[in-house]
Amino acid sequence: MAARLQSVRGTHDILPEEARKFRRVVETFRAVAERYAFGEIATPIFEFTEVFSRSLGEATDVVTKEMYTFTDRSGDSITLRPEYTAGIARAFLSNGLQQETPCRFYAWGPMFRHERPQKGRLRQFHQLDVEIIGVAEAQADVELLALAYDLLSELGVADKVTLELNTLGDHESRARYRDALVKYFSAHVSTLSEDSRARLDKNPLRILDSKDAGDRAIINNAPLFTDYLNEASLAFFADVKRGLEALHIPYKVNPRLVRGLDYYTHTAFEFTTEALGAQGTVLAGGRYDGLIEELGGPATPGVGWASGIERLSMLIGDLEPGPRPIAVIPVGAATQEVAHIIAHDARRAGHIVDMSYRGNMGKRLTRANKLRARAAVIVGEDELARGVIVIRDLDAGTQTEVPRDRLVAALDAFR
RNA sequence: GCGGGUGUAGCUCAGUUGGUUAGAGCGCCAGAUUGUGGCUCUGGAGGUCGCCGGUUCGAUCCCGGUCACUCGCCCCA
Repeated sequence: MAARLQSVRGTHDILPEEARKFRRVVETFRAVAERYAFGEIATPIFEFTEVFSRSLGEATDVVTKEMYTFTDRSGDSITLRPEYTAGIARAFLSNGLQQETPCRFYAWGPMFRHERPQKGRLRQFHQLDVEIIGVAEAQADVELLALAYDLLSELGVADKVTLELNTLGDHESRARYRDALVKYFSAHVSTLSEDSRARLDKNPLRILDSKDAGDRAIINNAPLFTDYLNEASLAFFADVKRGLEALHIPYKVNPRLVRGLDYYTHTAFEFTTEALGAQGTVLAGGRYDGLIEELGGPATPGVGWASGIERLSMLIGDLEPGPRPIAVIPVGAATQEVAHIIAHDARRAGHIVDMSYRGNMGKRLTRANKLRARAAVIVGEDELARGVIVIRDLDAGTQTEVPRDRLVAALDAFR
Protein backbone atom coordinates (compact mmCIF):
# COMPACT_ATOMS: atom_id res chain seq x y z
CA MET A 1 0.00 0.00 0.00
CA ALA A 2 1.45 3.31 -1.04
CA ALA A 3 1.67 5.88 1.70
CA ARG A 4 0.21 9.32 1.15
CA LEU A 5 3.29 11.28 0.32
CA GLN A 6 2.31 14.48 2.02
CA SER A 7 2.62 15.80 5.50
CA VAL A 8 -0.52 15.82 7.60
CA ARG A 9 -2.66 18.90 7.12
CA GLY A 10 -1.40 21.88 9.04
CA THR A 11 2.06 20.37 9.58
CA HIS A 12 5.15 21.10 7.57
CA ASP A 13 8.79 20.21 7.19
CA ILE A 14 11.33 22.78 8.25
CA LEU A 15 14.04 22.78 5.59
CA PRO A 16 17.56 24.12 6.27
CA GLU A 17 16.91 27.67 5.10
CA GLU A 18 13.83 28.01 7.28
CA ALA A 19 15.56 26.16 10.09
CA ARG A 20 18.20 28.90 10.28
CA LYS A 21 15.52 31.50 10.98
CA PHE A 22 13.86 29.20 13.46
CA ARG A 23 17.17 28.73 15.21
CA ARG A 24 17.86 32.45 15.24
CA VAL A 25 14.59 32.98 17.10
CA VAL A 26 15.25 30.23 19.62
CA GLU A 27 18.85 31.22 20.25
CA THR A 28 17.97 34.85 20.76
CA PHE A 29 15.21 33.81 23.12
CA ARG A 30 17.56 31.57 25.07
CA ALA A 31 20.17 34.27 25.43
CA VAL A 32 17.65 36.86 26.63
CA ALA A 33 15.94 34.46 29.04
CA GLU A 34 19.27 33.39 30.55
CA ARG A 35 20.15 37.06 30.99
CA TYR A 36 16.99 37.42 33.06
CA ALA A 37 18.18 34.51 35.18
CA PHE A 38 15.48 32.12 34.00
CA GLY A 39 16.15 28.40 33.99
CA GLU A 40 15.25 26.10 31.14
CA ILE A 41 12.53 23.55 31.72
CA ALA A 42 11.45 20.82 29.31
CA THR A 43 8.15 19.10 29.89
CA PRO A 44 6.69 16.22 27.86
CA ILE A 45 4.78 17.05 24.71
CA PHE A 46 1.83 15.05 26.01
CA GLU A 47 0.05 14.98 29.34
CA PHE A 48 -2.96 13.30 30.85
CA THR A 49 -5.95 14.99 29.26
CA GLU A 50 -7.24 16.35 32.58
CA VAL A 51 -4.15 18.53 32.94
CA PHE A 52 -5.43 20.62 30.05
CA SER A 53 -9.18 20.24 30.37
CA ARG A 54 -9.10 21.18 34.04
CA SER A 55 -6.84 24.20 33.69
CA LEU A 56 -7.99 25.68 30.40
CA GLY A 57 -11.68 25.35 31.19
CA GLU A 58 -14.01 22.65 29.90
CA ALA A 59 -15.99 25.05 27.73
CA THR A 60 -13.09 26.69 25.92
CA ASP A 61 -12.60 26.18 22.19
CA VAL A 62 -9.19 24.66 22.76
CA VAL A 63 -10.62 21.93 24.96
CA THR A 64 -13.88 21.31 23.14
CA LYS A 65 -12.63 21.15 19.58
CA GLU A 66 -8.91 21.62 19.17
CA MET A 67 -7.08 19.05 21.24
CA TYR A 68 -5.31 16.02 19.84
CA THR A 69 -6.59 13.49 22.32
CA PHE A 70 -6.18 9.72 22.16
CA THR A 71 -6.34 6.69 24.37
CA ASP A 72 -3.00 5.00 24.83
CA ARG A 73 -2.35 1.29 25.26
CA SER A 74 -2.90 1.54 29.00
CA GLY A 75 -6.35 3.00 28.45
CA ASP A 76 -5.35 6.47 29.66
CA SER A 77 -6.64 9.54 27.91
CA ILE A 78 -3.62 11.44 26.62
CA THR A 79 -3.47 14.84 24.93
CA LEU A 80 -0.74 16.42 22.84
CA ARG A 81 -0.09 19.72 24.54
CA PRO A 82 -2.05 22.63 23.01
CA GLU A 83 -0.20 25.17 25.18
CA TYR A 84 2.64 25.30 27.67
CA THR A 85 1.38 26.77 30.91
CA ALA A 86 -0.72 23.84 32.12
CA GLY A 87 2.11 21.35 31.65
CA ILE A 88 4.62 23.58 33.39
CA ALA A 89 2.22 24.18 36.28
CA ARG A 90 1.79 20.43 36.53
CA ALA A 91 5.57 19.93 36.53
CA PHE A 92 5.83 22.54 39.26
CA LEU A 93 3.47 20.47 41.42
CA SER A 94 4.82 17.05 40.43
CA ASN A 95 8.35 18.01 41.42
CA GLY A 96 7.46 19.64 44.70
CA LEU A 97 8.81 23.00 43.60
CA GLN A 98 6.52 24.86 45.99
CA GLN A 99 9.57 24.71 48.25
CA GLU A 100 11.58 26.72 45.79
CA THR A 101 9.43 29.61 44.75
CA PRO A 102 9.80 31.88 43.02
CA CYS A 103 10.44 29.71 39.96
CA ARG A 104 11.48 31.34 36.72
CA PHE A 105 11.23 29.02 33.76
CA TYR A 106 11.74 29.27 30.05
CA ALA A 107 10.92 26.62 27.48
CA TRP A 108 10.32 26.10 23.79
CA GLY A 109 8.93 23.32 21.69
CA PRO A 110 6.04 22.02 19.59
CA MET A 111 2.33 22.54 20.33
CA PHE A 112 -0.64 20.84 18.72
CA ARG A 113 -4.08 22.20 17.95
CA HIS A 114 -6.58 20.74 15.54
CA GLU A 115 -7.60 24.02 13.92
CA ARG A 116 -8.21 25.05 10.36
CA PRO A 117 -4.77 26.02 9.08
CA GLN A 118 -4.02 29.51 7.82
CA LYS A 119 -0.93 31.57 7.35
CA GLY A 120 0.71 31.71 10.75
CA ARG A 121 -1.63 29.06 12.07
CA LEU A 122 -0.61 25.44 12.01
CA ARG A 123 -1.69 22.22 13.63
CA GLN A 124 1.80 21.58 14.82
CA PHE A 125 3.52 24.82 15.64
CA HIS A 126 6.24 25.93 18.01
CA GLN A 127 6.23 28.28 20.93
CA LEU A 128 8.63 30.10 23.16
CA ASP A 129 7.37 30.29 26.71
CA VAL A 130 8.34 31.91 29.99
CA GLU A 131 6.67 31.59 33.37
CA ILE A 132 7.23 33.07 36.80
CA ILE A 133 5.52 30.98 39.45
CA GLY A 134 5.08 32.08 43.03
CA VAL A 135 5.28 35.86 42.70
CA ALA A 136 2.14 37.85 43.45
CA GLU A 137 3.75 41.24 42.86
CA ALA A 138 3.26 43.26 39.71
CA GLN A 139 7.04 43.52 39.28
CA ALA A 140 6.98 39.98 37.92
CA ASP A 141 4.53 41.06 35.21
CA VAL A 142 6.75 44.00 34.36
CA GLU A 143 9.89 41.89 34.25
CA LEU A 144 8.24 39.42 31.90
CA LEU A 145 7.10 42.21 29.64
CA ALA A 146 10.61 43.65 29.66
CA LEU A 147 11.96 40.25 28.69
CA ALA A 148 9.48 40.08 25.83
CA TYR A 149 10.37 43.56 24.67
CA ASP A 150 14.09 42.78 24.75
CA LEU A 151 13.51 39.64 22.74
CA LEU A 152 11.47 41.44 20.10
CA SER A 153 14.02 44.25 19.97
CA GLU A 154 16.92 41.88 19.51
CA LEU A 155 15.07 40.09 16.77
CA GLY A 156 14.64 43.46 15.10
CA VAL A 157 10.84 43.39 15.11
CA ALA A 158 10.03 45.70 18.01
CA ASP A 159 9.06 48.48 15.62
CA LYS A 160 6.59 46.18 13.86
CA VAL A 161 4.61 45.30 16.98
CA THR A 162 2.42 47.06 19.52
CA LEU A 163 2.09 46.03 23.13
CA GLU A 164 -1.58 46.00 24.03
CA LEU A 165 -2.31 45.81 27.72
CA ASN A 166 -5.38 45.26 29.84
CA THR A 167 -6.45 44.00 33.21
CA LEU A 168 -9.03 41.36 33.93
CA GLY A 169 -8.98 42.17 37.63
CA ASP A 170 -8.90 39.67 40.41
CA HIS A 171 -11.49 36.90 40.70
CA GLU A 172 -13.90 39.04 42.63
CA SER A 173 -13.78 41.99 40.23
CA ARG A 174 -13.96 39.76 37.22
CA ALA A 175 -16.93 37.83 38.54
CA ARG A 176 -18.84 41.02 39.32
CA TYR A 177 -18.10 42.49 35.94
CA ARG A 178 -19.02 39.29 34.21
CA ASP A 179 -22.39 39.28 35.96
CA ALA A 180 -23.00 42.87 34.98
CA LEU A 181 -22.13 42.14 31.37
CA VAL A 182 -24.37 39.10 31.20
CA LYS A 183 -27.19 41.12 32.62
CA TYR A 184 -26.63 43.96 30.16
CA PHE A 185 -26.22 41.81 27.05
CA SER A 186 -29.10 39.54 27.99
CA ALA A 187 -31.36 42.56 27.70
CA HIS A 188 -30.15 42.97 24.10
CA VAL A 189 -29.94 39.32 23.21
CA SER A 190 -32.35 39.57 20.29
CA THR A 191 -30.15 42.09 18.49
CA LEU A 192 -26.81 40.44 19.23
CA SER A 193 -25.01 38.56 16.48
CA GLU A 194 -25.17 34.80 16.50
CA ASP A 195 -21.52 34.52 17.52
CA SER A 196 -22.03 36.89 20.40
CA ARG A 197 -25.12 35.05 21.62
CA ALA A 198 -22.95 31.95 21.91
CA ARG A 199 -20.32 34.00 23.71
CA LEU A 200 -22.90 35.17 26.23
CA ASP A 201 -22.80 31.69 27.77
CA LYS A 202 -19.24 30.71 27.13
CA ASN A 203 -17.23 33.88 27.58
CA PRO A 204 -19.23 37.11 27.82
CA LEU A 205 -16.11 39.27 28.00
CA ARG A 206 -15.38 38.21 24.43
CA ILE A 207 -18.43 40.05 23.18
CA LEU A 208 -16.57 43.29 23.88
CA ASP A 209 -14.13 42.36 21.13
CA SER A 210 -16.79 41.50 18.53
CA LYS A 211 -16.19 42.71 14.98
CA ASP A 212 -19.89 42.72 14.17
CA ALA A 213 -21.18 46.23 13.42
CA GLY A 214 -24.52 45.64 15.15
CA ASP A 215 -22.75 44.36 18.24
CA ARG A 216 -20.51 47.41 18.31
CA ALA A 217 -23.48 49.72 18.85
CA ILE A 218 -24.62 47.68 21.83
CA ILE A 219 -21.10 47.40 23.20
CA ASN A 220 -20.66 51.15 23.23
CA ASN A 221 -23.13 51.44 26.06
CA ALA A 222 -22.01 48.36 27.94
CA PRO A 223 -20.76 48.67 31.52
CA LEU A 224 -17.07 49.55 31.83
CA PHE A 225 -14.68 47.20 33.49
CA THR A 226 -12.97 50.05 35.33
CA ASP A 227 -16.18 50.66 37.26
CA TYR A 228 -16.08 47.12 38.59
CA LEU A 229 -12.42 46.81 39.47
CA ASN A 230 -11.86 46.78 43.19
CA GLU A 231 -9.11 48.79 44.80
CA ALA A 232 -6.58 45.97 44.83
CA SER A 233 -7.09 45.29 41.13
CA LEU A 234 -6.77 48.96 40.22
CA ALA A 235 -3.60 49.25 42.28
CA PHE A 236 -2.12 46.18 40.65
CA PHE A 237 -2.79 47.49 37.15
CA ALA A 238 -1.35 50.88 38.08
CA ASP A 239 1.84 49.17 39.30
CA VAL A 240 2.24 47.33 36.01
CA LYS A 241 1.78 50.50 33.98
CA ARG A 242 4.16 52.46 36.16
CA GLY A 243 6.76 49.73 35.87
CA LEU A 244 6.55 49.75 32.07
CA GLU A 245 6.88 53.50 31.98
CA ALA A 246 9.95 53.39 34.21
CA LEU A 247 11.60 51.05 31.70
CA HIS A 248 10.42 53.09 28.69
CA ILE A 249 8.48 50.19 27.27
CA PRO A 250 5.72 51.59 25.06
CA TYR A 251 2.24 50.14 25.49
CA LYS A 252 -1.36 50.87 24.66
CA VAL A 253 -4.20 50.09 27.04
CA ASN A 254 -6.85 48.12 25.20
CA PRO A 255 -9.95 47.65 27.35
CA ARG A 256 -11.33 45.16 24.83
CA LEU A 257 -8.39 42.81 25.18
CA VAL A 258 -9.74 39.72 26.91
CA ARG A 259 -8.78 36.09 27.24
CA GLY A 260 -10.37 32.86 26.15
CA LEU A 261 -8.75 30.70 28.76
CA ASP A 262 -10.35 30.57 32.18
CA TYR A 263 -7.31 30.84 34.36
CA TYR A 264 -6.27 34.42 33.66
CA THR A 265 -6.51 37.21 36.23
CA HIS A 266 -5.18 40.76 36.37
CA THR A 267 -2.70 41.46 33.60
CA ALA A 268 -3.47 40.41 30.04
CA PHE A 269 -1.28 41.48 27.15
CA GLU A 270 -0.53 40.87 23.51
CA PHE A 271 2.16 42.07 21.17
CA THR A 272 0.33 42.44 17.88
CA THR A 273 1.37 43.24 14.32
CA GLU A 274 -0.34 44.31 11.12
CA ALA A 275 2.08 42.26 9.05
CA LEU A 276 0.59 38.80 9.52
CA GLY A 277 -2.99 39.08 8.29
CA ALA A 278 -5.61 37.68 10.60
CA GLN A 279 -3.02 36.15 12.89
CA GLY A 280 -1.78 39.42 14.33
CA THR A 281 -0.75 38.16 17.73
CA VAL A 282 2.94 37.43 17.97
CA LEU A 283 3.37 37.07 21.71
CA ALA A 284 0.69 36.94 24.38
CA GLY A 285 0.19 36.10 27.98
CA GLY A 286 -0.89 37.28 31.35
CA ARG A 287 -1.34 36.45 34.98
CA TYR A 288 -2.95 33.20 36.13
CA ASP A 289 -3.24 33.36 39.88
CA GLY A 290 -5.97 30.70 39.98
CA LEU A 291 -4.44 28.03 37.82
CA ILE A 292 -2.31 26.03 40.20
CA GLU A 293 -5.07 25.80 42.74
CA GLU A 294 -7.39 24.68 39.96
CA LEU A 295 -5.01 21.83 39.22
CA GLY A 296 -5.17 20.71 42.84
CA GLY A 297 -2.15 22.48 44.28
CA PRO A 298 -1.86 25.19 46.93
CA ALA A 299 -2.94 28.69 45.92
CA THR A 300 0.08 29.94 43.99
CA PRO A 301 0.27 33.02 41.76
CA GLY A 302 1.83 32.89 38.31
CA VAL A 303 2.51 34.97 35.21
CA GLY A 304 3.71 33.93 31.80
CA TRP A 305 3.61 34.40 28.09
CA ALA A 306 4.02 32.40 24.94
CA SER A 307 5.12 33.39 21.48
CA GLY A 308 4.75 31.59 18.14
CA ILE A 309 8.14 30.81 16.63
CA GLU A 310 6.72 30.51 13.11
CA ARG A 311 5.07 33.90 13.43
CA LEU A 312 8.29 35.47 14.67
CA SER A 313 10.20 33.85 11.83
CA MET A 314 7.85 35.42 9.32
CA LEU A 315 8.43 38.81 10.88
CA ILE A 316 12.20 38.80 10.98
CA GLY A 317 12.61 38.63 7.21
CA ASP A 318 15.60 37.19 5.41
CA LEU A 319 18.75 36.39 7.32
CA GLU A 320 22.17 37.48 6.22
CA PRO A 321 24.00 34.59 4.58
CA GLY A 322 25.81 32.21 6.89
CA PRO A 323 29.55 31.51 7.04
CA ARG A 324 31.17 30.29 3.83
CA PRO A 325 32.75 26.85 3.58
CA ILE A 326 35.97 25.66 2.06
CA ALA A 327 35.72 22.93 -0.58
CA VAL A 328 38.25 20.14 -0.63
CA ILE A 329 38.59 18.63 -4.08
CA PRO A 330 40.62 15.49 -4.73
CA VAL A 331 41.80 15.02 -8.31
CA GLY A 332 42.42 11.42 -9.17
CA ALA A 333 41.72 8.30 -7.15
CA ALA A 334 45.14 8.31 -5.55
CA THR A 335 44.44 11.60 -3.78
CA GLN A 336 41.18 10.59 -2.12
CA GLU A 337 42.68 9.55 1.14
CA VAL A 338 44.94 12.56 1.49
CA ALA A 339 41.97 14.79 0.70
CA HIS A 340 39.98 13.20 3.48
CA ILE A 341 42.80 13.72 5.94
CA ILE A 342 43.12 17.35 4.88
CA ALA A 343 39.39 17.91 5.31
CA HIS A 344 39.51 16.27 8.71
CA ASP A 345 42.43 18.40 9.88
CA ALA A 346 40.83 21.58 8.59
CA ARG A 347 37.57 20.79 10.37
CA ARG A 348 39.41 20.13 13.60
CA ALA A 349 41.01 23.52 13.16
CA GLY A 350 37.52 25.01 13.02
CA HIS A 351 36.99 25.45 9.29
CA ILE A 352 33.72 24.62 7.61
CA VAL A 353 34.63 22.06 5.01
CA ASP A 354 32.60 20.51 2.22
CA MET A 355 33.78 17.44 0.37
CA SER A 356 31.71 16.18 -2.49
CA TYR A 357 31.69 12.49 -3.24
CA ARG A 358 32.06 12.27 -6.97
CA GLY A 359 32.64 14.02 -10.23
CA ASN A 360 35.56 15.56 -12.02
CA MET A 361 37.10 18.80 -10.93
CA GLY A 362 34.74 20.90 -13.01
CA LYS A 363 31.69 19.39 -11.36
CA ARG A 364 33.15 19.73 -7.94
CA LEU A 365 34.03 23.35 -8.49
CA THR A 366 30.51 24.00 -9.69
CA ARG A 367 29.24 22.50 -6.49
CA ALA A 368 31.71 24.54 -4.45
CA ASN A 369 30.40 27.62 -6.19
CA LYS A 370 26.82 26.76 -5.32
CA LEU A 371 27.76 26.32 -1.69
CA ARG A 372 29.29 29.83 -1.82
CA ALA A 373 32.67 28.34 -0.93
CA ARG A 374 35.33 30.94 -0.23
CA ALA A 375 38.19 28.77 -1.40
CA ALA A 376 38.88 25.36 -2.89
CA VAL A 377 41.68 23.09 -1.75
CA ILE A 378 42.68 21.13 -4.81
CA VAL A 379 44.59 17.96 -4.08
CA GLY A 380 46.31 16.85 -7.28
CA GLU A 381 48.65 13.95 -7.90
CA ASP A 382 51.46 16.01 -9.43
CA GLU A 383 51.45 18.54 -6.63
CA LEU A 384 51.21 15.84 -4.01
CA ALA A 385 54.36 14.27 -5.41
CA ARG A 386 56.05 17.62 -4.83
CA GLY A 387 54.63 17.94 -1.32
CA VAL A 388 52.35 20.88 -2.11
CA ILE A 389 48.62 21.52 -2.29
CA VAL A 390 46.75 24.08 -4.39
CA ILE A 391 44.51 26.63 -2.72
CA ARG A 392 42.21 28.38 -5.14
CA ASP A 393 40.62 31.66 -4.13
CA LEU A 394 37.15 31.31 -5.60
CA ASP A 395 36.32 34.99 -5.41
CA ALA A 396 39.52 36.22 -7.04
CA GLY A 397 39.96 33.27 -9.38
CA THR A 398 43.62 33.00 -8.42
CA GLN A 399 45.45 30.08 -6.90
CA THR A 400 48.64 29.37 -5.05
CA GLU A 401 50.60 26.33 -3.97
CA VAL A 402 51.42 25.82 -0.31
CA PRO A 403 53.47 23.11 1.34
CA ARG A 404 51.32 20.27 2.58
CA ASP A 405 52.31 20.80 6.22
CA ARG A 406 51.41 24.48 6.16
CA LEU A 407 48.05 24.03 4.44
CA VAL A 408 45.71 24.25 7.39
CA ALA A 409 47.43 27.38 8.67
CA ALA A 410 47.22 28.91 5.21
CA LEU A 411 43.45 28.39 5.21
CA ASP A 412 43.10 30.91 8.02
CA ALA A 413 43.21 33.60 5.36
CA PHE A 414 39.85 32.31 4.10
CA ARG A 415 37.89 32.14 7.34
C1' G B 1 -16.16 24.09 12.83
C1' C B 2 -18.36 28.02 8.82
C1' G B 3 -17.82 30.92 4.04
C1' G B 4 -14.76 32.58 -0.49
C1' G B 5 -10.41 31.74 -3.87
C1' U B 6 -6.69 28.55 -5.98
C1' G B 7 -4.38 23.68 -7.60
C1' U B 8 -0.54 22.81 -15.05
C1' A B 9 7.52 20.60 -14.92
C1' G B 10 11.81 20.82 -8.87
C1' C B 11 10.29 26.57 -8.48
C1' U B 12 7.42 30.98 -10.54
C1' C B 13 3.65 31.02 -13.99
C1' A B 14 1.37 31.03 -19.33
C1' G B 15 -2.24 28.13 -22.13
C1' U B 16 -6.35 25.15 -24.11
C1' U B 17 -14.12 29.34 -25.81
C1' G B 18 -13.69 20.56 -24.89
C1' G B 19 -9.99 18.00 -30.22
C1' U B 20 -5.09 14.18 -31.27
C1' U B 21 2.65 16.12 -30.28
C1' A B 22 0.58 21.07 -23.06
C1' G B 23 4.55 25.84 -23.22
C1' A B 24 8.10 29.81 -21.09
C1' G B 25 11.66 31.60 -17.53
C1' C B 26 14.60 29.88 -13.60
C1' G B 27 16.71 25.35 -11.84
C1' C B 28 18.73 20.37 -13.21
C1' C B 29 21.88 17.14 -16.69
C1' A B 30 25.39 16.92 -20.87
C1' G B 31 28.69 19.13 -24.46
C1' A B 32 31.72 23.38 -26.35
C1' U B 33 36.23 23.49 -22.17
C1' U B 34 38.47 15.03 -20.72
C1' G B 35 43.29 19.01 -13.97
C1' U B 36 39.70 24.48 -13.00
C1' G B 37 33.80 27.11 -11.03
C1' G B 38 31.07 31.78 -11.97
C1' C B 39 29.75 34.30 -17.85
C1' U B 40 28.23 32.68 -22.79
C1' C B 41 26.46 29.23 -26.51
C1' U B 42 24.29 24.39 -28.00
C1' G B 43 21.56 20.17 -26.82
C1' G B 44 18.76 17.10 -23.29
C1' A B 45 15.85 15.09 -19.30
C1' G B 46 11.61 16.24 -16.56
C1' G B 47 4.17 16.54 -16.68
C1' U B 48 -1.34 10.56 -14.22
C1' C B 49 -2.52 19.35 -16.04
C1' G B 50 -3.91 17.57 -7.22
C1' C B 51 -7.01 12.93 -6.68
C1' C B 52 -11.78 10.12 -7.60
C1' G B 53 -16.14 9.98 -10.26
C1' G B 54 -19.82 12.09 -13.90
C1' U B 55 -21.29 14.42 -18.72
C1' U B 56 -19.27 13.71 -23.79
C1' C B 57 -17.35 10.44 -29.78
C1' G B 58 -13.42 12.91 -26.98
C1' A B 59 -12.07 16.22 -20.48
C1' U B 60 -6.14 19.38 -18.27
C1' C B 61 -10.57 22.59 -19.66
C1' C B 62 -17.56 21.54 -18.03
C1' C B 63 -20.17 19.27 -13.43
C1' G B 64 -19.96 16.73 -8.52
C1' G B 65 -17.10 14.95 -4.62
C1' U B 66 -12.44 14.78 -2.22
C1' C B 67 -7.48 16.32 -0.65
C1' A B 68 -4.10 20.35 -0.08
C1' C B 69 -2.92 25.41 0.04
C1' U B 70 -4.79 30.30 0.65
C1' C B 71 -8.10 34.63 2.40
C1' G B 72 -11.86 35.87 5.97
C1' C B 73 -15.00 34.23 10.43
C1' C B 74 -14.72 31.59 15.13
C1' C B 75 -10.65 31.12 18.21
C1' C B 76 -5.71 31.73 19.02
C1' A B 77 0.77 31.87 19.21
